Amino acid sequence: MIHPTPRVRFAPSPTGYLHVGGLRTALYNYLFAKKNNGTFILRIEDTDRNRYVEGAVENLITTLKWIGLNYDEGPDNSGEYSPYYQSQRLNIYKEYANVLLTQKNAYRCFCTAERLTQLREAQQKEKHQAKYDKHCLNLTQEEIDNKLETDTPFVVRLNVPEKKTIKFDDVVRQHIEFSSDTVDDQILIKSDGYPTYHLANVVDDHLMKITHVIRGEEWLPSTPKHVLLYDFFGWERPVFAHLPLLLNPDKSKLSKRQGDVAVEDYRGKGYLKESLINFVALLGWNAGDDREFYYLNELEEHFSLERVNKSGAVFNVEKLNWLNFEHLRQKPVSEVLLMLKEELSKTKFGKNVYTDNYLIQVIDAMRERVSFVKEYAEKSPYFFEAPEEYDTDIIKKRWKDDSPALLKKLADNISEFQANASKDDFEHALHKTAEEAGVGAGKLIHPVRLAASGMGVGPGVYDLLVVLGKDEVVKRINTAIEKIKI
RNA sequence: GGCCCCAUCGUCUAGUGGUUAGGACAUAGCCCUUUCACGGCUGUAACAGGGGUUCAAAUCCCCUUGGGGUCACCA
Repeated sequence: MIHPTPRVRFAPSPTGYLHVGGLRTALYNYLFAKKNNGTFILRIEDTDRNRYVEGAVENLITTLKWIGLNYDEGPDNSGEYSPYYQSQRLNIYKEYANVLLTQKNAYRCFCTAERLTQLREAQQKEKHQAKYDKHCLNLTQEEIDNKLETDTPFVVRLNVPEKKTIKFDDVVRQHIEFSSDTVDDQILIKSDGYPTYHLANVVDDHLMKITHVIRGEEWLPSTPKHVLLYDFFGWERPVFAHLPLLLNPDKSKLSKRQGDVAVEDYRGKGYLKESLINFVALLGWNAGDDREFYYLNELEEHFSLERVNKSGAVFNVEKLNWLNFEHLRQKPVSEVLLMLKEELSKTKFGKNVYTDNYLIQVIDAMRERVSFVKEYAEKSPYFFEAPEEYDTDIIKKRWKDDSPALLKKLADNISEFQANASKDDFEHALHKTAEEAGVGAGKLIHPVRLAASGMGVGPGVYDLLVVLGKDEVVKRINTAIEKIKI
């Protein structure tokens, strides 16, 4: 047994931001750890110097923390197995590469880029898989020594045995077999001395006592290489679980070209962390029932690797939007209030001052009508500023010749109110006005909505009026009577 | 192209030999509401195809087809 309790890791390459596919992988690792009293580890796979991005790690950590996936061990909290940056573990990899070299399970390759390219092109012409021809495996010790003495650049390659069947088990896909003849002599140490992913991840997973490797399906074809390494070192293999891919609408692997893929993009658009987590959790996993609404702590309770699906899942923004709506409406007003204030400060209404009490009324009125906090300002700007103009279609439809006169009477009646008039007061006033004029309530309801909001849609008209308040309503009615011409 | 993985409504999925194939999002209609939403009800909509195994296959096996991933001194 590698470790008595599960130890899992999320091991991203710091390329700049957290990809939603990465989020799903991180989440499943996290959930598996939580469910099984295990340890969740963040390890930074930064062995490619060419892809170094300034601030990428910080950004990754910020996003992970924002969304609530806290790790037990990682770069910024000294764990037992530190360092958690692969770039800081270079001599460890070198040491283990030497073990393989001594065993003859790896060998130095001095081939030039040109030779490799030629080889590859020739193989492609034959319609075969590009594969190294083990040319340098046949170098004599003398030849090798000469090359080393003259500082000829070299890489270290995995010596994949011929005609062997490489077998391994996967929690998601059960049993998988590869013929070793289809496995390339993978480079383990690059000529710059840095390891490739394949060596580094195996060595680190072993050293960090990782019990379960939970990662994306794109790693499946290279897993035989990893399995070979475990076997060569004589190490116990972790349990593998290859997760189905997250897909674009056209079913290809989720990519930047077809929409947003960075978690921070979604955050920026106003998606709640709760809905992001909930949504992504359900892309490839379900508890076996009809439940679709979960909080993170509930997922921790219900998650199991065994119920992860095999096939890829399209990232369907429509459903994400629905979940955002559901999560937003579950939030206590106090929390929505905070978010609304934050949001308003970013709009043209930011300079205005609204009391908490007022904003709470706005929230109550709009609750069932918004999926995003920013929609409070977008869908009901009239709560934050009097309308500048009036929807022309609604004017055409609802503003009649008698509207100004009727509204004037309504405004007169409303003027009689106490300052703290209730919703019922507005309703009574409207019906009374209609009755006295001998018209239906609709002759007043629609024009007064238009006058007060400039729009034809919104909360119930009495909710709208009571939130705005007596004085403001009267003022807006008078303005509308002046401004609206048919 | 080689290798590997996958296959239930448009999408996410339930289903583990016997179901009128269920739910959710989306979509259409109706109800509620003199608005819009919410809510409620209803509808359209799926087992890729072909062979087996079996009294019985969405469920098990094989083939075909389709889709995807991967074949770097990237991860």
